[in-house]
Amino acid sequence: MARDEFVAQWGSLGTQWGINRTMAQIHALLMTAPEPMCTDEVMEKLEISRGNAHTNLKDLVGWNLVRIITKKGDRKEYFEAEKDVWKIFITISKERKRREIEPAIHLLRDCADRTKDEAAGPGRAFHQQMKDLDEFLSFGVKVADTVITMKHASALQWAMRLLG
Amino acid sequence: MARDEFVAQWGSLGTQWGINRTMAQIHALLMTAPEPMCTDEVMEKLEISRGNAHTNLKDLVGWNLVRIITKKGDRKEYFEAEKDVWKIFITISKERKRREIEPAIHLLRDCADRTKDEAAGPGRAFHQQMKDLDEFLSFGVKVADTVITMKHASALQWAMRLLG
DNA sequence: CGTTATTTTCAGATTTTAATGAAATTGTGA
DNA sequence: TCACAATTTCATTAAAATCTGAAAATAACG
Repeated sequence: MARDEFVAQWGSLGTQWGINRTMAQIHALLMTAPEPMCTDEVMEKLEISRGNAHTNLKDLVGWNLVRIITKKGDRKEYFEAEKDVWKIFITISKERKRREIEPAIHLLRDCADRTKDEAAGPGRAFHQQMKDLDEFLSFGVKVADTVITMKHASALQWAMRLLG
Repeated sequence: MARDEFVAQWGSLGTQWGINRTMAQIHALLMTAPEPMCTDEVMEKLEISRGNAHTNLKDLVGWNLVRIITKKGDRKEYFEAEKDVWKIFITISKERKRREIEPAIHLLRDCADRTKDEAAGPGRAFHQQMKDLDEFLSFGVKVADTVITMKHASALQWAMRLLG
């Protein structure tokens, strides 16, 4: 079945992305699930332990890629992935900005600050390199923040203008 | 010293990016080195083995983030990192496209193809999801390809228009 | 309350990834 | 061709990440 293939392969691709295999597989599974799934269904489908399923489901919720659904008269939690591609993109961009880019900017600023008095000598070039990297990433964040708040159609229109 | 701090911390950040710590550290070291460095200098500075230094230096060369310099009358290889931020960005974008995005697109197309006859039933939504993801990533690649071939100034101008 | 379904945690086991160091290979100059 | 410097490989070891399974905690229901 194509869906099983997708789930398995998306998991492998995930590892190359620096995401753990199970988390990527669960994401793929939920993204292609017609209905929200509960922990036991995920466990069974992927043949993984409860602890593993639980941890990764909650991590996905932490990434805002998956939300918890409750059905009345049923005390289990069900999990549903965001399926809208633009929303997925926005979510991942926000999270990566927060987890990966902002800490880097802080480091760069700190290192630039610490060397700002070294007008001459080897520290000069280092200071400038830190500033250049900071400036670039900060500008990138600004662009990302703008795109993140755009509607899909507006972003598309903007990008289309670039493509000519 | 600020540079040592930068090298160490860039290494830690690297792991969150899915890059191995040593590779990120070597990259940070070379990016802030006033002169190209040889394997022994890298080994000594980071206190790592020859094999480790060698492997990661060559991986960085494979990423096109570092190039090999030879000095006449000296048979050692020296390593120099690209320092221009825009060029680093272009290089990383190209490599990530090739290593991470394109394989994903192939998977999505394959899965879409295999289910294109399922006009009704549960396969319908799956097929559409694969197509949506493919379309989005493919469009992203087009945009990236355009940006990648731009001069820094042009890209800046384009982005500035977005920011208003 | 007590019972039961469900979620959460976490110590230990397993798997994966990365690093070491020494041996093998390559290449240069005398 | 030989000696030597440097690079490369790779079996082994070490470290980090991930997974399991069962126990503990939580919370819904009568």
